[in-house]
Parts: sequence; structure tokens; C-alpha cells
Amino acid sequence: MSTIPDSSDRLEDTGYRLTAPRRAVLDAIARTNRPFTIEELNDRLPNIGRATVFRTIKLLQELDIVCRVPLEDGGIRYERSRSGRHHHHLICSECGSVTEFSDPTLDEAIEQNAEAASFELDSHSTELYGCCDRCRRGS
Amino acid sequence: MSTIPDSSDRLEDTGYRLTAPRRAVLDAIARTNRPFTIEELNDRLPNIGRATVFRTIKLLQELDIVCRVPLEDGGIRYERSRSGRHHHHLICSECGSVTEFSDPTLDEAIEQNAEAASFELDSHSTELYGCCDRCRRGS
DNA sequence: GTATCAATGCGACGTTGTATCACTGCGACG
DNA sequence: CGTCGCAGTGATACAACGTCGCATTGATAC
Repeated sequence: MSTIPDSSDRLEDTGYRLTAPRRAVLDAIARTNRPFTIEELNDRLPNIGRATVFRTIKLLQELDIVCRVPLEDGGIRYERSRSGRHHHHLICSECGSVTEFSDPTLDEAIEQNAEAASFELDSHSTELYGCCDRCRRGS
Repeated sequence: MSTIPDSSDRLEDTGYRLTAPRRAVLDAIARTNRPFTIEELNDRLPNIGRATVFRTIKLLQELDIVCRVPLEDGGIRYERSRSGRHHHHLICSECGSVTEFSDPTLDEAIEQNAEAASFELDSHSTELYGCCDRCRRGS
């Protein structure tokens, strides 16, 4: 999992400035273990402009520090990227938890479908929706 | 591919009324071969209320007559479902075309990942983004 | 026919994100 | 140090996409 220092470095290494608002956003994200909406983040950072929060999250997405999690109902949440690399999501409809996973077999199946259609693959996204282990045991 | 009569039947069979506005939406969709936004559809149906178009598309999604196509940039388009069944999308960033495909191998890989995490899978979505065969040849 | 209730149209509203633009403060350089 | 340039910020207006509430309409059962 990315730490705040890691993320700070990644910001500066790519030529972006590590400003107080960005530090505050990184800090707020680091203290959260659940997927969050921008509005939630915004409420927790009353001294930081709404636009800045949006801009910062967009930036962090580009740096793979946070990732966008599309929900089944079309809603969007964001989460700190654990791996900082390409991955997929298991999204629990009960508790809203999001778990990352990677699977070369899955990625290969996707690449083969693209190839079969003579499609030049740039990127792909796959989300799994259902009920996580915790919620299944709990209920 | 679903025809208008098919879709009409599917509406009535599930207990919904086949009204003039719904017929008009079905008709407009049948005449379109490209993914569309609700706003585009709305412009083509000036006699039908915006809310009704939204409501109808939502309904048609539930009946698997149209499907929601999430774009790479977060935008949303809709398209007539060719198969009326579960499938995935190849989405061309050049021309915006959307092609459906199904692949049991891919679905199985997804199921195995869910199983490995003791996750009870309800549904999943996978989208492939890139450049389609036509655009590759053309450019 | 007519009663009933699903469906519609309208307009207000909510959410999520972007554009504009004046201002601020980081950090480079003398 | 001082000051300069520009990336970054904040406020606000705006845009896109979709929902809600409610009075009215019209499809269907009887």
C-alpha cells in the first residue's frame, strides 16, 4: 500500500508541487479505509476549495495513487490504490467495501478477445459486484 | 438483435404498458446504429418529456433491451443490446463504436477470482477500450 | 362507458464535475 | 534576502446527467 511519503515523492518526482492542500488531501485519504466520494472528502476538508479537491483527486488518479470505483448503480467512489498498479475490483453491495485483485489469466483472456476482433487494446476495466466474505458470514 | 415487436412483447409480457411514448423511444432506438446519449435521444423526440425518456431507458435497461456503455472518460452512452444477454464491450476511442462480445473463458476467470476471495458474485462488467479494426485500417 | 391506476409532462431540484479568473505562495535565480 | 514567474488555489458560475413531486392523461379491466 502507498504511504503518504511515497505519494508525496511520486507527486514531486512527476514535477507537481507538494502544496498544503494536496498534503491535506493525501492525509485525509490515508486516514480513510473505506471508498469515499469527493463530497465526503470535501466535508472533511472545510478549508480547501471544492474545485481543488476535484483537481487533486483527478491528479492522484493519473498517478495511480487513488482509483475510481464505478458502482453497480452508476455511482462513483474513489479509493486509495493499494498496489499502485493495474488491478480489478471486488465490490460488496452490502457493506460497500472494495477489494483489489490482479489476475494474469483474466488479463490474458481479455487480450485474446481484443485480438480476435482485431481490436487494438489500450486499457480495460472489470468490476465484480456481489457480497463479500465478511458480509456473508455476518448475515 | 432484438426487433421492435420483440421488445414490445417483452414490455407487455413483464406487465408494463406499451404506450405511445415508449413505442416512440423503441422506434428511435431501432433507427440508430450508434451508441447514443439520452440527450441525443431526447432531441430526436421533441414531443416526449425528458423525464419519460430517462424513465423509459431505465426500464429498457432492466429488460436487457438496451445496455449502458461506460466510456473511458466517465461518460455514459446507451446502446440497443444485440444479444439481449450478458456480454462485454469493445469500445473504440476513435469512432465511438461499440461491439458486444461474450466469452465463457473470460466469465470463468472472473468467477474463479470471486471464488478465491469467497466473494458471492452477483454480476460483473468488463469494458475494453482501444481502437477498432476499421479505424486501424483507416488511419 | 367508466373507474382505476400506470404512465406522462413539466418544472424544480440534486449530484457530480468543469470553466473562468483574480489572487496567492512556492521555489528559482540574482 | 528580495522579487519574479508561474503552478496552484478558491470562489462562483455553469454544465451534464439524472430524479422527484404532482397534477393530468390514457390504457385496460370490468
